[in-house]
Order: sequence, then structure tokens, then C-alpha cells
Amino acid sequence: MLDLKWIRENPQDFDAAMKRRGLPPQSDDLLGTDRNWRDTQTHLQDMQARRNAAAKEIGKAKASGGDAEVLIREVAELKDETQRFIKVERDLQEILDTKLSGLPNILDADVPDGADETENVELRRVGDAPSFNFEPKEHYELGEALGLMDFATAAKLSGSRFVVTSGQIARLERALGAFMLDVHTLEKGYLEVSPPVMVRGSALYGTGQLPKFEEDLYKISDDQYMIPTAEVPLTNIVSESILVESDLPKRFTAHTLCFRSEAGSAGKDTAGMLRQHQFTKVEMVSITTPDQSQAEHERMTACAEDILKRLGLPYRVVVLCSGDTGFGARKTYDIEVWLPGQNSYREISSCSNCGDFQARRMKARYRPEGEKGTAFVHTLNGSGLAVGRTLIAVMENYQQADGSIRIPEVLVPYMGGVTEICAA
RNA sequence: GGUCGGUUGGCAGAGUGGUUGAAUGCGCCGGUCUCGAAAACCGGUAAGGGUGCAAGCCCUUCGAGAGUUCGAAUCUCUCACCGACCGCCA
Repeated sequence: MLDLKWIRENPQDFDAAMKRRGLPPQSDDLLGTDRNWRDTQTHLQDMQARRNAAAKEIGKAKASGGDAEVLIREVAELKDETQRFIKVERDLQEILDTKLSGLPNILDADVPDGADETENVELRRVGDAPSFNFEPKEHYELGEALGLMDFATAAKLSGSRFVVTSGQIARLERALGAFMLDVHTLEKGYLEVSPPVMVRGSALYGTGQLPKFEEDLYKISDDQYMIPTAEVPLTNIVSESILVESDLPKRFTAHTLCFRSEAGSAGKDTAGMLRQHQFTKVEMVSITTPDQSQAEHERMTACAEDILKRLGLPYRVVVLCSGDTGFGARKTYDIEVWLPGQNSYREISSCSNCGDFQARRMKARYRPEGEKGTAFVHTLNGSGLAVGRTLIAVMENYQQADGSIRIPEVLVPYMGGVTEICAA
């Protein structure tokens, strides 16, 4: 949600910002509705003020045994008109709200312009792609050959975009999640959280998935959805609250299942477990003051990168261009891991600074020290990392000529001492 | 699923129709005292919005919505959530 006051004061900047998002200028339309709404509100409040004053006088008159007949009749006559204006005012506010809540966040000045993901800008590459003296395979070829990854059975059980893993591959996924959580909680200061994976619509509105992106979600009851990412429950922990500045930043992490309908991605990444309806992810969320959020964004990205470094996986970091940056984000870094089987870099983490965009929607505030009143917090979220995709990356980068897979050293303790996954 | 009880400011917790936006305590901010601090004492302290150059004035909000009334935190209805017990299940 954007700040309406800011739009009032900076209509040109607002239109320019929307243009970067590929949207037409709309300050005139928006501010027209706003003007209308405020005029209505002013008028309504005048009527309410008169009514309140009269009601008080009636109280006084009755207390002193006087006659209040005239006043009572006057107020009764005001009533219908007041009721009508309440409705008009409410409708206008709803129209304004609908318009505002459909607007994407303002991009940071240093986000590069561009139409789509082909214009994202690479910032750095870390680690060397492994060299093989054989043709590296894709993860699903390796997994199926090992007998530990079964897409046919998953299709029988659940349909497309699911997988059944077993044995050491299943364990490897569990090991990865545990390893990531340990790093974030023991070394990076994140609080481990085990949140619900079903949430109300209001939580999804808070983080910006609703109302625009409902088709991407699994809806399971009147007002409950499966989470597409733990960003939703973790960030909404602070919704509708006023935090103490000295408690910031707050850092949360969680290892959860995520559910995505993948509507509109038919035919994309259909082979293997790169794009599933259900997958696990370790998520990081930070709640900060406005001053802290930029540095926190870099820090969070570094936390995600550190996992890849320790796993010995080569990757690159890109900053998303204007056309590829998500609805709620000001600026997003994607981390892409090298997949030898695909001979390309693929997204494994996305770290976004949302500024106060989500905080406004969910009414998450704090009290700035030494100032009166409250201010909105800033929120950030990042994958640290997508566990399913990390599993893929480990398999492909650590594969050997015979189809076995070495276990990265840091994971061996999590694998109960196993150093290699071989065919049974 | 059933019955009963609850939902009030940052927190705890009064308040059953009239000047209550809301007692009191805690917390927080400022002051007195002190070399400084603690304690004690004094004062201040809800959020959101409209209007105004400003001081200020005004509106809304006591879980949400609808209703009764000149007037609702207080009465009625619906819903949500929390708690207790019962039933069922892990």
C-alpha cells in the first residue's frame, strides 16, 4: 500500500514511479476520488458534530429537569441525512482503497530499468562451476537412476508437479533444511519459528498476495489458504501491532512447506522437481526501522549466500530489473545457483526489501524513540534457501561418473556420517 | 460439533444507557531531589482521519458487522477469535 499523503504531495513522482512499472499515469483519477472522499468526509463530520453537541445538550436539559423536545426533534431530522452520508463516505473510501491496494510498490532509484528477466543485472559470481569428465545429468535422471526419486508414483497419488523422494535423497532434503536453520539461528541471529501453513485472507492481503494474485494460491476454505511462502505468516506476526524501537530489527526464520498452484506456468519446467505445487523452503524475514532496511537487505542476502558458499555451490547474484521486480518489493536480489545438468543458473533465493509497503497493509508500526506518535516498520523477506532447489543443486554439482552423489562436507553430520549416495 | 464464560489503551485491569476516549496499576517520557543513579514525589502519555499557515477545532474507534435510542464500551442480533468443560479424533 502506498502512502496517499505522499501521492497528494508528489503526483508527478507518483506517475513516474508507476510508469517504471509499466502502468499509465493515474494521479488525476486517484486524487479526484480522494478530493471527493475528503469533501464528503468533511461534510459528514460537520453533521456528526452537530448531532453530538445536541445530544449533550439534551442530556444536560434532562438532568436539570428541562424540556428537550425541540432539540430531540431537530436531531431526529438530521438522522436520515447523516445515515446517507455515512454510506456515501464509506463507498468512496472503499473505491479509493481498492485503487490503492492494487498499486505496486515504488521501486528503489537504483533498480535498473528493463522489461523482463532478460534485463536483470548480474552483480557478482561466486564459486567455480565444477568440471566433469563425463556428461553431467539432470537431477531427475540421477534421482530416478538411484531409485530414490519417483515422479510416476507422485503423479498417481497427486497429479503433475509432485515427487516422491525416499531413502538418502529424502534424508538429504531434511539435512539441508536442518543445516540452513542451524546457520540462521545459531550464527545469524534469526529466531526459529514454526508457523501455520494455512492462513486467513487478511494475512495474504498484508503481504500483498491478495487481492491481485489469488489464482496462484490454494484456497482451502471460505477464508483459509495454503501459504505460498513462509513470508506470509512470518511477516504477519507483527501485523496490527506497535513495536518498541529497541526491539528492532526482529529476525524470523522458518522451514515450512509452501504451496503454489503454478497457474499460468503450464509447460514451464515440467521435468523434475524444479517447479512443484508443494516444496519446502527456509525463509528469512526481518522487521526493521526505515533507517535499517537497506543494510538489512544486504545482510539478509549475505546470509543466503553464506549457505551456498558452505555447501560449495557456485552461484551468481542478480538485481531484478524494473519489469521483473515483484508487486510488493522496492528492490530484489535473486541468487541463482549453477545447475550443471541444465548448464545454467537457476533461481534458488529471492531477497526483497519491501520498505513500508507491507507494513501499511498490515498496520505494523513502531514508536520512534524521542518522537511523538508511530511510524511504519520496514519489512524484508528472503529465501535462505529454497530447500528443494538446493537438493537439486547438490545432486547436480556433486554427481559422479557412476551416478552416485557426494555429500558436501558440512552436511555429513546431518546425514549421520554418510558421505555418498549410491544406488541401493 | 455442544454448553458456558470472555474479547476495553504498549501491558494488566475497572467500567451495565448520558459531559467516559474511558478509573487504577505497570511501562514509557519530562521534572523535583542527588556528585550521579535508585527510591520517593510532581506532571505528561491511545490510534487513525478531516480541517487549518498555525495554535487549535472536529470526526471515528472499547473484537467485526447490523440494530434499538435524541444519545451505546454499556441493551438486542449475527459473525470471528480466545478460554473452560463435554463429545469426537490425532
